[in-house]
Amino acid sequence: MTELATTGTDLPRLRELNSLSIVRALRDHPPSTVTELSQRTGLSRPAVDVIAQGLVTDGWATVLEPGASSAVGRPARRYQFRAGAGYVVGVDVGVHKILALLADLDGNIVQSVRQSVAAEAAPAERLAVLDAVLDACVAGAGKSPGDIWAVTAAVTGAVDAAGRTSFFTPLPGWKSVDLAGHLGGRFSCPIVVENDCKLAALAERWKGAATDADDIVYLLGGMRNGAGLIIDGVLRRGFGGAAGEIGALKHVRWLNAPSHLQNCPGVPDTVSPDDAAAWVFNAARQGDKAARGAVNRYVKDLAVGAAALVLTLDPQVVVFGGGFSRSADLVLDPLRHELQRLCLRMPEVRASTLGADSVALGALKLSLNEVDTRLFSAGLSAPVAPRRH
Amino acid sequence: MTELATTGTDLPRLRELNSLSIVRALRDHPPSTVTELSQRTGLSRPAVDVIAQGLVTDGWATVLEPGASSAVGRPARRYQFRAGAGYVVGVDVGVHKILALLADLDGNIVQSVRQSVAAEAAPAERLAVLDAVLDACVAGAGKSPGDIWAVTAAVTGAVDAAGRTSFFTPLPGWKSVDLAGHLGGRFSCPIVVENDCKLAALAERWKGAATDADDIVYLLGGMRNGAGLIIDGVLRRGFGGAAGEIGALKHVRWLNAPSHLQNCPGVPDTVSPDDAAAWVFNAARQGDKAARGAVNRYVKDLAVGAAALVLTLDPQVVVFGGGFSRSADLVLDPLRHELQRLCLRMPEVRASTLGADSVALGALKLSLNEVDTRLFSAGLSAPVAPRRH
DNA sequence: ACGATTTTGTAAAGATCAAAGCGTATTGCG
DNA sequence: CGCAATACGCTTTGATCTTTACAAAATCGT
Repeated sequence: MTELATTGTDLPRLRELNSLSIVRALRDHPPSTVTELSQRTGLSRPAVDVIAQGLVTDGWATVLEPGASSAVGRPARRYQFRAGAGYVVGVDVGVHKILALLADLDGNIVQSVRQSVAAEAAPAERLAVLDAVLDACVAGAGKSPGDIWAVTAAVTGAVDAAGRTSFFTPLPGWKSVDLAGHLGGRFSCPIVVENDCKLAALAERWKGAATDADDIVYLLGGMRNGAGLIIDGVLRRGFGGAAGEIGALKHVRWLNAPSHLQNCPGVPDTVSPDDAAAWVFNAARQGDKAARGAVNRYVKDLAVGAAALVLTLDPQVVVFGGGFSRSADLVLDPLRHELQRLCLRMPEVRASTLGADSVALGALKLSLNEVDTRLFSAGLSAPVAPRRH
Repeated sequence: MTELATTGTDLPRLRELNSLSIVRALRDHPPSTVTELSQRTGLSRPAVDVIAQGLVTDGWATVLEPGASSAVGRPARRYQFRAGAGYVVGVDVGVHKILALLADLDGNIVQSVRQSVAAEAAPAERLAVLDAVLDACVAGAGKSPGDIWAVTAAVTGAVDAAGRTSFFTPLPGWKSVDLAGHLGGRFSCPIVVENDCKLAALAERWKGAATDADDIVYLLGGMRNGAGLIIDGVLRRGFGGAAGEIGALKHVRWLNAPSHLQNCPGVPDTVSPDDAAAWVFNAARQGDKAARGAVNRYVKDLAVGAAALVLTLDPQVVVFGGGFSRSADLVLDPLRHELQRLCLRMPEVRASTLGADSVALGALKLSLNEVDTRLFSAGLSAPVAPRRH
C-alpha cells in the first residue's frame, strides 16, 4: 500500500520515488514496453520514457531492441531489470553440511556449492570449510566478493541482535564464535546471521508450500524440533531473537518427541542412530505395528508444541518441514487430528515442498530482502554493492 | 521511516503527501510556527506557509494569532491541529458494566459514561443498555452520531473477521449477536468489534505500562485469563482473530488458575464467589499461610501459559493487567521467578498502570488508529466523518 | 526614545517534473 | 501500394517546491 514520508518531499525526491516504482514494475514482470510500464505505474508515457532511459544509463536496466514483433504497429523497445547488477549469497551452516547459494537480484540461482562436514568438527574447522565453500561459490560464478551485495548465514540456535548464538546451539564450541565478524572480514557488504528454522519459514513463503499466506507457523521436524514464525508477511525474530523456541517449555514435551522414533523397539543394530528415524518411518509405512505406534507418539508430542504456537498466533497455515518432511505422508494426518483436538480454530496443515535446501534458500531470500530494504529506503543512485553501516 | 508508493506519484499527489506530513508534524507537537514546521518536515518556509493556510481553510488546523511573545523578533503566528474536527468512541461491553469513552482526534477524552449491567442479562437487555450508554455519551458531549468518525466495541471472547464471537464468549446468548451490525444501524462511520484483552494491550502501549515497547505480551488476570499480543508495534489478531488464546491448551492449566483463589480454604461464607479472590489476596498480604499458598499456586499455573506466550514471541515486556492487577504486588515477583525458570530469555515484567478502564481506553485507541489509517491512506480533502465501505 | 537586530510574513523568480498534445516512424492488412 | 493502428519522440503547458529578496513587527542596546 502506499505510504507517506514522515518528512517532506521535494521534486528530486519525487523523481526518485517514481524511479523506484518503475524499478518495481520492471522487476516483477518480464521485459516491458514503455506503455505497459505507464499503465502499470499510472505515470504518463513520456515520464516513464525519460525515467527508463535514466535507469539504463545508471545501470539498473537494459534495453532489448525490438526484434520479431508479434503485435501490429511499430514494435516497442523493451526495458528489462538488470538482475546482474548485483548478487547475493545465502549459506546454510548446518550440522552435517554447508550449502551456499549465489543468486542475482531477481533471485535466480547462479551457483550452488555443498560440502559435508563432520558433526563434531571444531569451530575453526567448520569456519575453514565455510570459507572454502564461499570461495568456490563466488569464484565458480565468475564473481568476486565485491560483487556481492548481501550475505546471510543460517545457523542452529537462537540468534541475538548481534548475530551471536549465546543461548543454545548444538554445534560444539559455537557459542563463542562471532560468525558475522568472521564473514565481515571476507565481504564488505551487509552480513546477516539468522536462525535456520526462521529462514526455512521464509523460504516456504517465498517459493514453497505457503506462497499464498501471510501468517505462517513453520515446524522444523527433525532430530531437533524448531519453529519459524511469519506474521503479517514478515519474519518475526522476537525482541531477543528467540521467538518460536517453544521447545524450551517442559510442559510441552517437544524435546522428547524425536526420541520416540530413535528408541523405537525393533530397529536393527545395523542402523545408525542418525538413520533410526528414517528406518522407523519406512517400517511404519509398511505396516509395522511398533513403528506406527512410535510415529503416533512422536506426532502426539509434536502436536502439543505446535498447538501452543497455533493457539498463540492463530496462523493461516502450518508448514511441516525439516528432515522428517520426507515422511510427511505419515505425519500430516495424525498431526491434523491432534491439532483439531487441541486448537480453537484449525489452520491448514501442509508439507514442505522444498525439503532440506529450504534453509539455504531462506538465507538467500533474506539477503534479497536486505538489498530491497536498502534500495527502497536509501534510494537508488548507481548500482554498487552497499557497504556496512 | 520513509515509504514508497507502489504506484506513480504526480504533482497533486505530491502536495497531498506534503500536506499529510504537515498534519503529522502538527499533531505530535504543541501549536507550532511556520519555521518550526519547516525545520521538522524539511520543507521550505514558503511551502509550509501555503500548505498550512490550505489546512486552515479546509478545517484541519486553526491559527493562534500571536499574543505575548517571549522571544526576540517578530512574534510568529502559530498553527494548531484542530482536534475537534472529529470525534471517536470506544466502548467496553463487559460482563458487569458497560463503559463508553468519547475523545477528539488528539485522544483527549471529552466524555465518559458508565452503567452497570447484570452478568446474566440477555443480549437484548445488554444491547439496550449499550444504546443508552452510547446515547448519553454522545449527547453529553454535545455531539450527534454524525460527528463520530469511528466506533470500537470491546467484547469478551475471540472475534472473527466479521466481528462475530462465534467460538466462545461468557456472555449468555451472545454468540448469535451481530454487534457490528447493531452499531452500524446507529452510526454511519466505520465500526470495529474486538476482543477485550487485545484492546487492553493496546491501551497499555498507548498510555500505560509499556509505552516504550514494540513487542508486548499483555496478560489479563481475572476470573478468566486472557492475553493480547503486540508485535512490532502492531496489535496482532491472528488469521481468524484467535491469537493469544493459549488458555485453550489443556497442557497449560490456565483455565484452572483462578480456581486456586476461589477454592482457597479459609474464605468466610459471607464472601461472595466474585469477591473471593480479592479476599484471598488481602489475606495473603497479611500473612495468611493458606492464602499465600493459593496465590502461589495461582501464579504457578498462570506462569505456564505466560511462558508459552513468551517462548513463542520473545517479547520485550510482559504486562500483568486485569482485575487482579490491583494485587500485582503479590503476583509480580513469583511470576518473574517462574518465568525465569521456564523461559529462555527473560522479558521485563510490569504491572498494568491503567486498571479496569484499560479495555475501553484500548477501544478508543483502536478507533483513533482506524481514523489514522483512513486519513493517511485515503488522503485528506475536507474533514468529514468517513463512511463505511 | 531611537536605531539595530532578529524573526516573521509575503512576493517574485528560477528550477524541476509530470501531463497533454501533436507529428513522425514502423508494421500489418487489405 | 495505400490505409489503419500502434509506438516513439518532441514541445508546450501546468503544477509544485526552492531560492532569493524585501517589507513588517517586535525586542534589545545605547
